[in-house]
Amino acid sequence: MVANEAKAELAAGKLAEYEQLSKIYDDIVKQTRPHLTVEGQGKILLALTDEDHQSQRQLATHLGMSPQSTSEFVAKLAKRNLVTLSKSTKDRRVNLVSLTDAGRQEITSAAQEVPPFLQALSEAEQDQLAALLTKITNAMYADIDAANPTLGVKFHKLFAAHYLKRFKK
Amino acid sequence: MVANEAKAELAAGKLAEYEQLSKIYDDIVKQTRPHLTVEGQGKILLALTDEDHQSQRQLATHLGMSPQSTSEFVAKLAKRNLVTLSKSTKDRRVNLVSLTDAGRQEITSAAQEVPPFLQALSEAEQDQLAALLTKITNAMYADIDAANPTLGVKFHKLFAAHYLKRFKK
DNA sequence: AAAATATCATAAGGGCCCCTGATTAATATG
DNA sequence: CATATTAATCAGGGGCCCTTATGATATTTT
Repeated sequence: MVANEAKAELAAGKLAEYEQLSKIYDDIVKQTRPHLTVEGQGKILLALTDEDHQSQRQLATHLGMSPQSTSEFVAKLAKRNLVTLSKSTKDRRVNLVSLTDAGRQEITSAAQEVPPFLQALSEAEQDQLAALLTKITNAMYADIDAANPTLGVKFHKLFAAHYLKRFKK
Repeated sequence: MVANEAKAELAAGKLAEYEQLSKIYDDIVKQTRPHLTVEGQGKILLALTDEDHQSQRQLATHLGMSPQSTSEFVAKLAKRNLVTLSKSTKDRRVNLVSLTDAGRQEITSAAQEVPPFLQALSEAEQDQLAALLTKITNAMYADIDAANPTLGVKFHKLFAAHYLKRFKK
């Protein structure tokens, strides 16, 4: 095995280790805190952050999931009081999904959450890490876009809008 | 908000972005490839990597899960031909769980998998990333150990043994 | 007005991870 | 030998994500 392959493997292993470890970390160390995912209910919240008051149809097509799944997740979010449903006045078939204050709060607090272990890095190192990860995620976005433009572009926009919001203004 | 908080938040956001993005990446870009997790079946495989031929009882206590769950995951792994079950000769109640060649293969191939997006980094950057992640995971291990010594230590050993194996020899 | 279409909800199912409770089979203990 | 105790399994459940099939309601099209 050549040297640079070994470096890449080490980095890959560390990334995998971090990913898996963060699950244990969340389970054991931290109190239950809002945690956004790109699946299920989290996906819906993210999409609503991008654009509020969407119909379930819109959500389903934007997110590439079946309307039935969308319905299920929206119902769960409504039960958690993170979104509200309201019938459209123009078309009484459609159910507009809107974020509640609690829903917005859920998103922003998840975004502002800084896990304690990041304090192990100096400011300079945090900068380095962010820069490296940006390179990686950009490469991932490129690959995703190459494989499936619509979905990839959509998520790119969602994430960018979400995580970089406060740095733009 | 002070400057260093902003840096930490950016780094945290990038980490979260990477984590979520890697799910999409796996779904969309890559062919289904072996992927180890610290949950369910993956947990069992990892434990067997640490020490093969364990009884389900041992696995359950080592991994901190119920014997029933252990039984379920072992059965699934057996169905996938990644482990074999054999009754102990000394105590015919116990079912020794052993990795098959396919099981071992599953683990090593998952460990050697280098995702394409890592090629976006130079060798020096891969080194940097590995170093930063090592600091982070060490901090996580410390926190986990503080909260729950046995589990944390156990996983630490598992991961270390697993991901660093080839660099030790 | 009738037919086609669109939106949404419900039901059923499958996969994953996990649990508690009860049962069978084997071993250890009194 | 009778009675725990132990290993493992079965049964049932809960939560998550996600699917297809089906039906109800509302709107558009003809």
